[in-house]
Amino acid sequence: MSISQRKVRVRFAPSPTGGLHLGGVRTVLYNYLFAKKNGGEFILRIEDTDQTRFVEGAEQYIYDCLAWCGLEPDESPKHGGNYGPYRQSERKVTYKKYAEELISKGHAYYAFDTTEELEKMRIAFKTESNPSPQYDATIRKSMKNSLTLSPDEVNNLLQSGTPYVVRIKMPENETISFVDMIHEEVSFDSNVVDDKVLLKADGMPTYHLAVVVDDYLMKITHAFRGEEWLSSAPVHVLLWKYLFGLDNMPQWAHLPLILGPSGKLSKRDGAKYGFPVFAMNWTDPRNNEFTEGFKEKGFLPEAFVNLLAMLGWNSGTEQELFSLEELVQHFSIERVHKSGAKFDYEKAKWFNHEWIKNSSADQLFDGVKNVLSSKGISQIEEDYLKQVIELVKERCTLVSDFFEQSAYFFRTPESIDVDALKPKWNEQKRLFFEQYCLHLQQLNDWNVSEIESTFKNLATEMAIKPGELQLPMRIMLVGGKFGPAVFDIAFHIGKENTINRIHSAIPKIETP
RNA sequence: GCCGCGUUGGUCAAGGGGUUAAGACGCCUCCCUUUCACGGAGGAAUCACGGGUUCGAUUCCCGUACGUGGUACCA
Repeated sequence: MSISQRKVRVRFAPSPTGGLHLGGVRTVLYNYLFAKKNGGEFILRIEDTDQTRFVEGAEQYIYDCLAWCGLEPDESPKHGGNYGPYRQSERKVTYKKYAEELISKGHAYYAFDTTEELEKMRIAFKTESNPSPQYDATIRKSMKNSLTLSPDEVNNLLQSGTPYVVRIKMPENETISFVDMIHEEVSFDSNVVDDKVLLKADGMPTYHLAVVVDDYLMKITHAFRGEEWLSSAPVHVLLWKYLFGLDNMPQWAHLPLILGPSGKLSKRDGAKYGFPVFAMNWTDPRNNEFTEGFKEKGFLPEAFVNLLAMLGWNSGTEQELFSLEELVQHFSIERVHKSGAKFDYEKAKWFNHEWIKNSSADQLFDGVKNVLSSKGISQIEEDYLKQVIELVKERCTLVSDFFEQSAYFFRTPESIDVDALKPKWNEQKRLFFEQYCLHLQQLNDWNVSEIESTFKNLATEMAIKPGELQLPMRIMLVGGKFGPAVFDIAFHIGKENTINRIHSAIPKIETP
């Protein structure tokens, strides 16, 4: 069956070496969207072939991030599936078999050069016009490999357990081209790509061999990856040609890079400009270096996914707010851009703000509750919190903003902005508030309109403009110049709190 | 250095041989609101440069510049 008729299968193939950054999550997203849009399957494969870079906990972290984003794979080491194992370290023998097949077909060879010898070569051949000499068609002739050594010598070395790698034998004077779903036709001159190592001395494959073999074995139909891979695509295309046939090669899509404010997106940039680059908090177990995540910063997963989707893709309409379901519906790889996009934290926050505003108190409840309890506000009544969320959500850009925007609903402000009050404060106003408290005390029915009309009537009676009294009252109740309508606040915090806060504020205003 | 990829306001971007070159974020002004937000109305700001092709190029072609990726027994 030709590849275009097969069921769509895509894969995200990270190496578990650290935090999952923006670009990684977006690659997952586009994979996921493409798979769901086409009724296909989304596979997570762990590319852990570099044992020196193994990081404890990194694999679990990837599952956690995907789960948070709502991008669950159909198959993975954790989720299982019919094409396992899904961890490349567990597929070692398979790769070796294909490496040998390549050698027997004359497309690869054994190389016995030591690291030191390679280094020597690079120094020896280094010139001003060629600062980084490659192990290529000319240089391989002067190296220690099965192309230069006699079959006997090679056998002896192999028999005696001499460490070796397998390298691809790049053809000379060929143009290697393929059609990328995003970049259209891309071509390379085979003379400028080197004899990449396919199988390392420890018996593990390099990425180049592993992707091709696994994509074939796992029946991948479309391969999405970051554009940083475009340069090595000719190696992969050749491997497909030599091993499984170009007809079976998945369609490639090299996704544009996500850049930081000063070019390449880095953790450093994140720290410098105050925004996260990882999906979730990540602490590197090797050095305890901590990097903040979008989740903990206060982003809603829906917003995170939404903003990532729009970085390099758009629907062609003016719609910017999309749920995951809507993205699945509207996504098309044809509308993915060719060029990289700079990540703009301001816009990211706007997406989050929009999602918070559009979410119900029920949806926001758990997140807000966590934020508050982490700040010492627990023992919250569910209905009360929900009412508060409704009242303040349009003022919150991040979920973490709910703390400062709503803390005063749960406890008396620790300090109040007396400086904003002092200049216009006078005897008459103090009298007003004392009277007002007395009136409030008498109120039988504690509701917004009673609280408000009592306030206004008394103000009129005392010939003070109500407006001049509202700000002081707000500051007494809230602590600062923010928050929803004052009388709503008074209503929610209750009669006793309202009166107490007013009473305790007056002396503070009057202390010089 | 070499190779690949790219280039519409500060950012994300629509568009594409003839347009007043959408929209969003951010910024500014005003309205609403005697708080902060939300909301509403406006405003400033763009086709990297140079050559072609064409009656006409932001759009097509070629260069240049710039950016970005690769140039590892890392992915």
